[in-house]
Amino acid sequence: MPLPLLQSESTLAPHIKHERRKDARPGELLDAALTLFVEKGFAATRAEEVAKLAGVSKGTLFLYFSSKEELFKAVVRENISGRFPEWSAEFASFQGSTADLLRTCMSTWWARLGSTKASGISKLMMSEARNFPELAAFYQQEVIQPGNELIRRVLQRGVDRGEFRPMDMKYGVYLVLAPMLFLSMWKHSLGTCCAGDELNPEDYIALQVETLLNGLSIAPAKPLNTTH
Amino acid sequence: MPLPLLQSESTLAPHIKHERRKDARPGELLDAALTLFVEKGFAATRAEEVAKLAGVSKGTLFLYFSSKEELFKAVVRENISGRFPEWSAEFASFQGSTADLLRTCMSTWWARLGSTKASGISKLMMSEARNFPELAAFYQQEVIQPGNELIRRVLQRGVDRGEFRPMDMKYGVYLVLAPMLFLSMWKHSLGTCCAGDELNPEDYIALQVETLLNGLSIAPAKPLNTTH
Amino acid sequence: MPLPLLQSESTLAPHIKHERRKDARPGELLDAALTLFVEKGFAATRAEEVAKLAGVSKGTLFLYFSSKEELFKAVVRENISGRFPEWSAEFASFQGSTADLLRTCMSTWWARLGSTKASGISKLMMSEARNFPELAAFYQQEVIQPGNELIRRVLQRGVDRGEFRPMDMKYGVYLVLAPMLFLSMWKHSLGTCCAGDELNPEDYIALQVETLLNGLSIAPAKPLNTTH
Amino acid sequence: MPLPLLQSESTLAPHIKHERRKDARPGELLDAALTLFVEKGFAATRAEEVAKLAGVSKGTLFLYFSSKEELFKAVVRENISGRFPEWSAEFASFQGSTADLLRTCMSTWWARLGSTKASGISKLMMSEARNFPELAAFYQQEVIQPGNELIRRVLQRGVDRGEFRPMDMKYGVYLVLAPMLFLSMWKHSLGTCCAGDELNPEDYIALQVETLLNGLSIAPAKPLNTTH
DNA sequence: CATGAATGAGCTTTCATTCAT
DNA sequence: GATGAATGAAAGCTCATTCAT
Repeated sequence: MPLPLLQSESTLAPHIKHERRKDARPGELLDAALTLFVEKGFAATRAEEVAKLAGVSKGTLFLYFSSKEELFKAVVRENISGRFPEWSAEFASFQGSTADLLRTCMSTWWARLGSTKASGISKLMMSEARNFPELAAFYQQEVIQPGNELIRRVLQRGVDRGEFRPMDMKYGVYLVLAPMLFLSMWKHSLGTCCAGDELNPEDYIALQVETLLNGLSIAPAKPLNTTH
Repeated sequence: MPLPLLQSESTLAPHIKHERRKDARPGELLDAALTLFVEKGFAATRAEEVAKLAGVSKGTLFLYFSSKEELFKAVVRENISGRFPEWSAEFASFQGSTADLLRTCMSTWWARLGSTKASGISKLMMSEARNFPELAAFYQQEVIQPGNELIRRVLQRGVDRGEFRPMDMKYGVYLVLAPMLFLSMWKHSLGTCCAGDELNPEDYIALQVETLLNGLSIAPAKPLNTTH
Repeated sequence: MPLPLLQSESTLAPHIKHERRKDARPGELLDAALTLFVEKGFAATRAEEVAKLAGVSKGTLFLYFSSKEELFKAVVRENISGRFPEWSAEFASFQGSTADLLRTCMSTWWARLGSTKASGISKLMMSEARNFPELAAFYQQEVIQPGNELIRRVLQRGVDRGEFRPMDMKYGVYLVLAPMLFLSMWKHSLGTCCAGDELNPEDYIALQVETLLNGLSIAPAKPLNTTH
Repeated sequence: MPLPLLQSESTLAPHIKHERRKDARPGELLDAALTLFVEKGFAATRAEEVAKLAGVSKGTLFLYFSSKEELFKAVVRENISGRFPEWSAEFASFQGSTADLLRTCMSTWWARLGSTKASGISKLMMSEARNFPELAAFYQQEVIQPGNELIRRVLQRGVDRGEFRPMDMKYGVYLVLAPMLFLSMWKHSLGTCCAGDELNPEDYIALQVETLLNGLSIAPAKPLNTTH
């Protein structure tokens, strides 16, 4: 083992090189883990499979992550990312009607998240939250709260501009969230087994969003009858 | 702890060990299984734990259910699919407007399923379907298909009576299903960890159902603007 | 239920009736056990199956036999029977050539033992002897020794009458025994699985016995060549 | 206990626990398995015992053999079927009389198989075939058929060269097989318990083979009398 | 750093045996 | 005597984790 050039190393970036390798490996492992966790679930994914898909040996995985659970945590942390600011900006500068903004929201979500591997993370979190309360709290803070805030702002815009009827925002956000998250879950669970009845996501979203927009629109001419 | 009346004790309970209660056993085991499956998931629940919670030994469980999967199926039948006929009849004989029928649907669902332990089963299936394809197929056939059919009939009633706008029923059922299932999932996963932001189910359902009814109602006076 | 005639009962045999039941049960159990042990082997036969075939409950079996092993021992003891004296007499009074006596021996064995369930006992003993040394010793004494003696006498007759060549009787008996026992084993083990190549017992025995008789006959015209 | 030479010790055996001996493992496991299977039977031998006797843990056994049945198959291949080609070649190049070839066959069989632990495998199969049909099928294909073929060729050689009388080969092979297999069975079952009457295998084989050769030899001067 | 042989706790399921009735 | 519900010790196999190399 050659002596390292201590000076240059400590001068330029004492850890860049080593860190890169140290950081690259985990990245490959995290990718592999995300893929397999989403595909087969946490419990059914064997550590060895993850290692193999990442092109390393079983031992190496445990060199970077002290346990399968820690790997899971890292996968979630890695993938919740910072896309919210970008979307927030897009939505803030949107010029059209709020109905169109909401349509854009939903289709953008599908295009950029829902249809990708990353949508599996929601499913993963829903499935495992109870066994990883610490992670659940983390997810709540890093993903759910900012996500809810984003939706809240869109709905508020509609209300403020007289396009949408007023509503309790605490529950309003779920009008948007529930259909999307349900789709994510479905896609990654029962939707994979029950062939024959296949759900077309675009059609699903289209009906959900149009019904929602209709439902949010201010007073229809003739309200639905109530028997009582 | 009150002192036991020794005499009555020896009269009532001389059968401490080999307590012959064949008829009660399955019910006790199903209760225990439901509780633990919902709490910890299917795979993570050990057969022995179920037996212990039911107050019997491991072997006894297998005396009544030939495998853990059969136990699960029995739990599903007991708690969900067994009730469809009753609901179906209730809905069929409903006299009021379809809007009210849908309101009844949702609140009945919440009262009889959603608010009980049994709502954990949906979460369970979503979480584990992929690892237990046979269970998934069973659930699809025993719960999802009949459940969808029930909803489809309600919506069709509204359409047929000119109360709801026409729609593609394949996707229409998800307008009802998604909010309910999302609530089930949430309650049993992330909802358990993130105290503080507690969701009131009745309020959640109220907003969902009213928005949905509004969304389904025939042509509002002034449609939402579309920019394009 | 008619009142029994107490007097005659207590007079004739105070215990005959009760004993008969007590004795009949074990007999039915032993029959059932023999059948199943022969058919499926000792280990693979479940105590409950034996009880069921005997028409009693599981508990009853253990009322008469303290364990499955004891049941096995009883089965063997029950079935070794005392047929040897009868055969011994038949052979002693045989009038023809010893070759014919031997032919009779073998075909009689096949007709009365080999082709019946009882041949399974040899297989059972061979299979389990090592696990039941006590039983093996018993079998050795009650079955093997008398059986060998029977065969020995037949062969000795042939030698004494100048029909068979002289031989060491200790090993001679196996010339007769080996083909028969091999057939028993085969029939109850590999012979049951490997269809296609089915062995016809009569043909098998015919060739064995004729070859043996030829082999035992005194000096053939031209001895087989020996190279050395 | 002699004082260890500390130096050499630290040189030779620093690898006490995680001894990396991948190549040696299967052989050690096969040896242990053969020993225990023969001693206690297939079903009664626990995987853990085999591992223990081989000096490894339970898990390690399954690292090399995917199941207990596969382990058994490997034992059979290692000890029996793997040797047929060698024997086949030896027999094919044999130069002497077929009588001598048969004598060689039998004594070779005894020397290389019959007298070794491996002869227990035949007994094993006879005892357990019915409970493990898959193993039985494997054994039939891997051992019985090639073995029979080997014997058939030897006998056919004798017939073709005018040394042996013609016979139905289907049954002829059992003239050779039965004595050998009976000896194997005996040795590993009743033969282990009934001391006193000990069978000398060489003498047993000698009488069997000479009688057989005499029996197979072409027409003796004076055939055995038949009374009818 | 990386490897992969080795470990052993853990899981479902079976079944001989017990014992209250 | 007879029953059958209940038991719990096994046993085969898996897989996260360790650690000598």
